[in-house]
Amino acid sequence: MYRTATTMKNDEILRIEAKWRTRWEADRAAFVDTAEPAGEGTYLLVMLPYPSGDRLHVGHARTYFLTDALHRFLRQTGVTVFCPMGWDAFGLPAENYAIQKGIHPRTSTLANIAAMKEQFRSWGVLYDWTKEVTTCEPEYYRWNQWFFLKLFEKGLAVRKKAAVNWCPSCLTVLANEQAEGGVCDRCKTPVVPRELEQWFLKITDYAERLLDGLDTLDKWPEKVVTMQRNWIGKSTGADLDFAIPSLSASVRVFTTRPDTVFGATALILAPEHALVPRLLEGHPKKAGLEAWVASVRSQERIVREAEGAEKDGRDTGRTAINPFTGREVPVWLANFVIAEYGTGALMAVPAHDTRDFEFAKKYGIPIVKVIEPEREEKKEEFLRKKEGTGDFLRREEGEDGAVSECYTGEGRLVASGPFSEMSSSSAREAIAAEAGRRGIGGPRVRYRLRDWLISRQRYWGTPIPMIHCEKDGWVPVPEKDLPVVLPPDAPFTGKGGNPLEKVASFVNTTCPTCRGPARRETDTMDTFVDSSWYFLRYIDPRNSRAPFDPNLVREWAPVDQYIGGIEHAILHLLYARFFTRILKDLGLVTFEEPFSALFNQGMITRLSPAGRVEKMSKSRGNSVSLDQLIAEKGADAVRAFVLFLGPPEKDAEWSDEGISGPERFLWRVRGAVERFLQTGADPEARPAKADTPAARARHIAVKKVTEDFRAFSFHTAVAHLMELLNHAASLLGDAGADAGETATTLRTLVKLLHPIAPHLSEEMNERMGGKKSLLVSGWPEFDPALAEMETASIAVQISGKVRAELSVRRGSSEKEVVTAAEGNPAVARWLEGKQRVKTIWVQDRLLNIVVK
RNA sequence: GCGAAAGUGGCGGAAUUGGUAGACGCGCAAGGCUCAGGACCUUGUAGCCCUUACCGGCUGUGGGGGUUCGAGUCCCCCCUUUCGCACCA
Repeated sequence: MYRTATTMKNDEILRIEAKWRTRWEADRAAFVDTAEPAGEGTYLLVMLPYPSGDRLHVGHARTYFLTDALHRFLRQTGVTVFCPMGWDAFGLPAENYAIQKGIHPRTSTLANIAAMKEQFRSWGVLYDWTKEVTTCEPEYYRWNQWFFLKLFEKGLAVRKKAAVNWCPSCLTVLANEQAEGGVCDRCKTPVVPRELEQWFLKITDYAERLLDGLDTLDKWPEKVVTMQRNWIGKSTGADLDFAIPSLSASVRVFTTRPDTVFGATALILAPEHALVPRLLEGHPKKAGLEAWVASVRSQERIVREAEGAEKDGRDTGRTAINPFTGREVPVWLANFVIAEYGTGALMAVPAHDTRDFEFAKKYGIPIVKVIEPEREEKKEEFLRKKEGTGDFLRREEGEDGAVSECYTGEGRLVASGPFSEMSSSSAREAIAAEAGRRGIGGPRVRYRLRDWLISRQRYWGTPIPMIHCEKDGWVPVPEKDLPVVLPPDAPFTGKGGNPLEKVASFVNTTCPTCRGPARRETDTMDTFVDSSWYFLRYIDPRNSRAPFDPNLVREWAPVDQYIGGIEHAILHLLYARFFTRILKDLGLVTFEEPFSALFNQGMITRLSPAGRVEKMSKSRGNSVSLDQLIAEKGADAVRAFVLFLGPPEKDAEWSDEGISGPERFLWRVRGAVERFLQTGADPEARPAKADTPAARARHIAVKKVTEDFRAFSFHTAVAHLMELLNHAASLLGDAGADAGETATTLRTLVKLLHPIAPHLSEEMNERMGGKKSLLVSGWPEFDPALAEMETASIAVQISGKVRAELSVRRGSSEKEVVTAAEGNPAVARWLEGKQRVKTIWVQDRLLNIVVK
């Protein structure tokens, strides 16, 4: 059958790519592996991928193409680069797959890894596979267990009872970070609260250090830093105790506004508060109240925290004493009070807090004004503006015609006993200090961040190395007994909880302390533990005596450039920062911040069947098969197109037709080289003259492409490569052109192209007489003087309007250009009969003659 | 509601110490080569107007105002979109 030009072209491209893939594998030393740590170099890292059974599609490719382009560029410029790859191999999908299909998680995971590795191979991405890490292997996870023991020793791994997020679909608990917005991070099922005893890592002890470190991350996206800062959520204020005489007890509240305490007209507790059962004791409607408490407590978080959720409360009938006014205030329970924040109780100041105001209006709680804006005009201003200052004023007219106001700004205290007339800020300090003196609280800093819940009621994860003994309680597994190996067989029924519980040989053990019978912990660790330190294991992956050799780690870490998606802004990146601090405290590393620079690439989007432009994903039905595209057009074209799509930090919409541009470009590069070779000229020839327009175009291209790569501006790098090809093509079409210039332009083009299209560039390099891989052939240098046009194109404006362009020698003086401009008919026309007011001259760029 | 980023041809996007807006590519159009072409090559392509043609003119970077010889870029107000946070006391 007769072959079309298209299939011939594709066959040739695919032949070239296959050839180079083979070459790379045959000679890893020259093309792939990086040097051993040598004290200098760049540690380039991609976020650890999870080997799911699904093939990676176009939507996933950007991170890897981007990293590889950067990797190759740096290697070409002579930098030693460490760029490893491994697998986040534990995870829920593998276990669910086992339940559905009866295939063991380990079997499917290892098969997925092999498949994914093969995909990477077909993309031409370079990784140092000699440093591969697989987190589900005992050689790796034993160190998770080792770290856990160290944390336990230091009191940073604790077992405590708490209301936790339970995902009814995954049948496991989730860390707060994984239940953001009240839905499960993985399956989006609304989580429900559950009171359970679980293992936590005390990340809250590190809140201040995690916050401080954010200030040093100047090479992180501002957005991620802000998100982490909000997540840690530091607030400065005071703790205050409200006594409840009828119970001979007191309730501690936290407030950021102790200056408003004289306006606190109610004490409101979360339904989860420990004192609630005692408060309800003896209440005439106890049963009804208890039912209400139970219903609020079992509500899905997504419902309870929903926007505009109705404030719902109940009066306990008890009273507390405002410690500053000495007056009785009612004790309420309300759904909006969060048990885990602060003390799970708050003082309501309706006159100066919009939320309390709303609650007070609904339930008739008194509103007592204790802060007066500094000036009346200011108050009116707030009323008008209502925003922009952070202060706020709300004015409402009640049914009885009485006007009530809520002012949340700063001001001067009134009706506040000895504190009256003080400013908000000094009163805050004075009242907090007074509380401290009286032993009823005092100044206090609190964080929104909560401890990291790491227990998971699942099989496929790192066993938590703890043993429970009736006599000795929770006893850590002795270090010498590590790893606690996950038993190979477990019943994956999908019913009745964690399969590990049913493995008697695993569960039944002896207590390390008393040698009596004991039970092993069957919960496994959150997989984010695995990814919290993997970047250090890459450096020393086969160490069997320690998680890593601190000396080797000192050579490479911290990671110089980390690349990954924004979805890990607060999960993985916060945990990894926390772990690094622990490792520092253990004396294993010398730094606190694991990732010096972070880059978040944007998602690839595409129109989905639902008619919206959405993130490309298999489940949305808008994914494009990378395997198929590569089999058809070759990896280089796909790489070039994905990088050409747009600024890598922004989302980019996939277009099915768009790939033809980069595809044509690469084919034209090959065409230009072949055409040149057919002329019989020496491909290694040098230009006869240095200072020619062609040489200048070449130097400009080198300059721009180099700067683009350094700035992660891959899309403009491709554009500038296209321009350089157009120059080469016109040299080829010009019979009078210097063959040395043409050859040099082509060789330069091929070198610059390598980070984008490694296969084709290596082939073209070889065709042009290159003896070594482009990875070690050096990066073209440019002469800054030559990288400027010889002639300057001057825009001549008359009163700010461009009337002519003059091509003059670079460095021409104002006088020369003015004379030239006057001689230009297009300019002269506008000058005729006008009076010159002034002249603006920008060297080599512009001349503006202002007339009237 | 709060915070951040963004808004440029039919499309993706270039260009911001203020200095020739639309690089590069897609799409489209015309021509060439072809039995043919979803291949390849060449040329054109912001809009409007004038002109036989050449030359030329006006408008134009979400809207309105301002600073400046000159604004996509700086300042003020407004609109829209996306993202993040959101009863955190």
